[in-house]
Formats: sequence, structure tokens, C-alpha cells
Amino acid sequence: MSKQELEVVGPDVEGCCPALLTAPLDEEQAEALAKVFKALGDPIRLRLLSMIASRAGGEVCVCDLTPHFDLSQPTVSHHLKLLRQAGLIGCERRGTWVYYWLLPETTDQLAGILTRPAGQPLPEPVDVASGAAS
Amino acid sequence: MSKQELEVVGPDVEGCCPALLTAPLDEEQAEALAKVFKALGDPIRLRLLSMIASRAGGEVCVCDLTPHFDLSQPTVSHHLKLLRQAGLIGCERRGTWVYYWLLPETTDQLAGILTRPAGQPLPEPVDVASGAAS
DNA sequence: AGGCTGTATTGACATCCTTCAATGTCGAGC
DNA sequence: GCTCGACATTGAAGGATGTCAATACAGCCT
Repeated sequence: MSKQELEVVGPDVEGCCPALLTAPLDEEQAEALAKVFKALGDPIRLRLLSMIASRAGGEVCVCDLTPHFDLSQPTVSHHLKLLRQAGLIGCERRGTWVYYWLLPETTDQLAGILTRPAGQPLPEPVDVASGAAS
Repeated sequence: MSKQELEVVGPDVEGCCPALLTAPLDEEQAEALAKVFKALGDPIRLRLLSMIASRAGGEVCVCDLTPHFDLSQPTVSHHLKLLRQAGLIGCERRGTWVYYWLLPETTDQLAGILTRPAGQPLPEPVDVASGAAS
């Protein structure tokens, strides 16, 4: 009778961001979040993302990205695909070339998830002596 | 393909945190950052981290974490080790038990890295043809 | 000391990930 | 239509990662 099980990951109101630091994640949220962090967990993809995000004009052509890496073109394309599947970047083909740009909603959401609320008092590590076993 | 380097927008790095979204990361920074994101790129570790971070009192005993997972005790211990090596949590043995707590400096730094500076006007990703990425 | 409990480490195995060569697809231009 | 250039996809090889059983280690308690 309680309908508050699903639709937890849905893009609702400010509740859109699961609270990583203030409440335990359920398995579904953790799975979805892990996909995005996994996409960020590679130095090549981080460099690609930073190149795309810092580009004046907001867009980068693949042909401007590839020569910065000691990787084959298919490998760079593969990494771009993973970033796209994680919702971190968008892309569009224009003529012969394909352009990529940052999707700031995703990085904003991650930043929010990793931001500890101000009201949360962090106690010193070594303090509690009285066990609070669950 | 122009051989020019990617144009950088925004101010230089403050020095403390690599600027993921405003300047291209160099390989060294990308490598270091990727390690932390890789530690976050697993649903088990995300749940562990959220359990530790959201714990009132700031600390959690391993014996309170393990029963929440369908995993063997060594596996949970392994994930905790990776979170610790990434600088996300700290730990201390007290008697028989080992306690873990969040190291907020690391999550704060990640949040800062993922936060787009306010002065940065992001052009709209795409006006027309906002079709989903193929 | 000896046994017991909680946690970490080791070794092995299955799975996933990164990478490249080869090939396919899309669009432009002759 | 045909060819060429830019980018994506496929398939395979090697390395990294997640997991468990077995074992080791560190403190308590008789």
C-alpha cells in the first residue's frame, strides 16, 4: 500500500539527487550513480571531458580531441561513447564532423551529491566511545 | 583538424584543485583524479561510503556494515580498503573492532572539481534537432 | 597460555575493461 | 555513381577488477 518504493532515481524535484553523504543509498541509486562515477574513473575520459568542458564555444570536434592522445581513433571514440552513455556529454553530427559538448546537469548533480550539507556537524574522528551498534 | 591547443576559457587553476571543467587536465592530474572516481565507480563502495558518511556520530564499525550486504566479509573488507586508499575514508582499530569515518576533504575537493564556476556562461547545448544522441 | 571473535590478507577464478586492427557507415565533392 | 575523409562499430587479446574460500593477524576473555 505504500507507493514509495520506485521512482527514486527519477528526475523529480531537488530530490533528484540521492543523498550520498546524508543517507544510505539504496541499491538502485548506488547502481545508477556508480555508472557515472565509473565513466569518470579513467584518466583518458577525464582528459576528454575536461577538454570538452573547457572549450570556448562549448563544443569540440572529435578531430580536435584525437591528436592529443597516444591512442587509436577507435579507442578515443569508445571513450567518448562511454561518456555519452553516462550522460556527461552530448554530441551531434554536422556534415563530416561530429561535435561534443558538456551536459552540465550531470556534473552539477554529482557536485551536489558530493557536497556535504552545511548543517551537518562532522565530529572528530576519535570521539565516540559509547558503541551504537545497530 | 587544427594543431592548435584547445582554447581554454576561465581563469587559471587556483592551485589546490585541478580544474576539470575550465581547463584541460594534464595526464598526471587525470591519473590521480581517476583513482578517486574509480573508487566511487562501484555500487557496493558507494553504499559503504554513504553508510559511513551518514552515520550519526561519524563512525561506523565494520560489524555494522557487513550484514547489509550479500557479500563475504573479505569482500567488504576489500572494498573498504579501496575507499581508504582513495582517501575517501579513514579508519582506526579500537580493541577488537575497526571503525571507519568519512574524510570530507576528499569529497569536498571532488565537489569543487565538478562545480562549474558561476561566471562561466554555458551556451545552450543545441537549439534545434535536440534529438537523442544516437 | 589457549581459545574465541572480529577484521585483514592471500590465492585463485570468472568477468569486465581497455586497446587495437579491420571493417562499416555517413556525408561531401569530383 | 564513385571515391575519399571523418567517425563509429566489431571482434579479439591482454590486463584489471570483483568475488570467495582459506588463512593470517590482532585483541579480548577465561
